[in-house]
Amino acid sequence: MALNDGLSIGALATRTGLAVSAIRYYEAQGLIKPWRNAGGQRRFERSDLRRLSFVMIAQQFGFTLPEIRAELDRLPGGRTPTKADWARISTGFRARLDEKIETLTRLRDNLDGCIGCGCLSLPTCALYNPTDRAAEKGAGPRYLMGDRPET
Amino acid sequence: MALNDGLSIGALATRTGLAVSAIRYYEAQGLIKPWRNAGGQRRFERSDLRRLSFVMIAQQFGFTLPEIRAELDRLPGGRTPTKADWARISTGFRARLDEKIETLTRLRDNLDGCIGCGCLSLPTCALYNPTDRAAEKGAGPRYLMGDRPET
DNA sequence: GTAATTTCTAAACCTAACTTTAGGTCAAGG
DNA sequence: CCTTGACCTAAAGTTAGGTTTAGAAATTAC
Repeated sequence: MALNDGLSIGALATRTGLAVSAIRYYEAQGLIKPWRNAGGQRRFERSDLRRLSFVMIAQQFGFTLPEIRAELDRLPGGRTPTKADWARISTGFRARLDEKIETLTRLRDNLDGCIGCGCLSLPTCALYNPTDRAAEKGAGPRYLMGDRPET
Repeated sequence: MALNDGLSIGALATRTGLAVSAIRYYEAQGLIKPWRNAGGQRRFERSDLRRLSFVMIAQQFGFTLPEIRAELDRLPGGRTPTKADWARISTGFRARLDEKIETLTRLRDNLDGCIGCGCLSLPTCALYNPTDRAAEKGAGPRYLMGDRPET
């Protein structure tokens, strides 16, 4: 095996802890773009290790794969990303995280005065305030709370 | 219509903003237990409005339906829950929320020093610390990060 | 009393993020 | 050379949390 043949999907899986099937799925979603060797097998660059790590961390933070892809697409195309590139990505990312935390905290602070009181079933309750609704929607349910189609 | 016939599923839907189908689904998941009238239609108590509100709020906080059900099961069985009952539920709930917020905050604080540095791809990175892994798993993926079957 | 709403059930469909399966190919070791 | 393990693709299955559909029965409204 030559020096710069790249990593096999199995090697990447072992190093990241991801399942091989998950890595293939991420490729299908456009999160990584391996090349193929003569036999048609995927070969990855070492910088893909970092891409996948970023994906895993971002998922812990509750971001969806399309959102993560959007962040990754901001990395330079032609060359291997530098630390500075990653730091740039990290910044916008951190801002979105701050929002999430703030929303959760605000909701929590409302909770004490709300669940014990009589307002819980009212549409006027602070917890139903439209500005609070962006929180933690996650995957699955489509028409939750303020998120219905309407028109 | 008599005075205490209970609420129809449509009335409950209008008052909570939930879809009728969602309310039926919640019944199937054991979150509410309506009785049936002579014609076989569901009838709800007014306290079910509060139960459903609790469900909606808990979902915003990122709890799953089984988790929410577990909380609701702690309400008294024979009688209509009082404010004190709800306040009790709220307490354990708040503790779990505090954990979530703390985890997210800790992760965020690690992010700055981590994404820009060389550790991102290492299993020793603070973001991969097992104590941090409980955060934000959400629905869907089963074997994410520390969550694989192993044995 | 009849038409228009609601409601009923059961089953199929939906998205996200993967895994599993089936059937075949590639690569490395002895 | 041949076997074993890693890899390939395409398609179907899985979970959570619902929605949609279809056909029938109950209520309500006029």
